[in-house]
Amino acid sequence: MDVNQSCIRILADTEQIKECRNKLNANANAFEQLSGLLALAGNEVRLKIMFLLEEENELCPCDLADILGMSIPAISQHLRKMKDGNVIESRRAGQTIFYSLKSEQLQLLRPFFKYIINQDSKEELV
Amino acid sequence: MDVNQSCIRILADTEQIKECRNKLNANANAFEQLSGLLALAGNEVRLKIMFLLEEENELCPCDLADILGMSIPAISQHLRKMKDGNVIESRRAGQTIFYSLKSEQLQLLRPFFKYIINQDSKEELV
DNA sequence: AAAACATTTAAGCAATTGCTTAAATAATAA
DNA sequence: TTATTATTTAAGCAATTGCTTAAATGTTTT
Repeated sequence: MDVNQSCIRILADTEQIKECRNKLNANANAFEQLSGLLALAGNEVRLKIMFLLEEENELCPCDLADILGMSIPAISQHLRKMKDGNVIESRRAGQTIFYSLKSEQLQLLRPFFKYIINQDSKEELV
Repeated sequence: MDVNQSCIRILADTEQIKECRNKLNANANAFEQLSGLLALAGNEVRLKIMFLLEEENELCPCDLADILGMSIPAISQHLRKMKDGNVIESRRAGQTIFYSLKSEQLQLLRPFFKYIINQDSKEELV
């Protein structure tokens, strides 16, 4: 970052800026964790998968591929990201693997599902 | 997508799959809108900017660059994305431009800010 | 009008993302 | 044990992201 192209701002409130920096530092871990989760949910395919898992309790990669009209490897790779991000977990039943949402993240995810359902009923009125 | 490598699944619940497809179709707009917003918030820098705007009401690109230790063009580009995404708005005061959160999206964003603050107090106990 | 300041825009580029296809694992059935 | 089914992994690639630097646009001050 080139200091020469920074603004000088006689009006800058240096105290405010210091406080803001402190707030960010105090919550550094939260920002990292939360932005990670939101980045996962920020992909439309993954958001749909999360929604479907909430609705159906558990689904296998095969069903998800079928529902979403996508290839199985594509789905599998999304599932792995969500598993790595601690959003979902899996259980094996024969050769089928069922994925479900982890309860840990549900508190943050529920408002999304609510929004999706509400948004729908709003549009019906238009 | 190659049909040959799809699974056959005698166990597949075709009725369930149909219903799932319907649910996705009924909420197609919501998924697109919401995933767009979450993709914006899924970037750590932008999440911090949103948090700061909530806390301080409004800030200029110059302050944000200072607080976050980033270049002004980098901040400006993030702000533009958020403005395009209808997350923030701006007002001009002389040559300074102040950005603030749009109230529209606050309902969805507030749980994030709550999470950030709560997460912090949790860590203090460890 | 010219200089200074705040911001935006544009071009360039390394890193990441999300798919594809093909091959590898793993479990069941013949 | 061989074939079939379900899933994962790996390699490759086009598209996107997020920064950098340099130039352009607006606004204020002199």
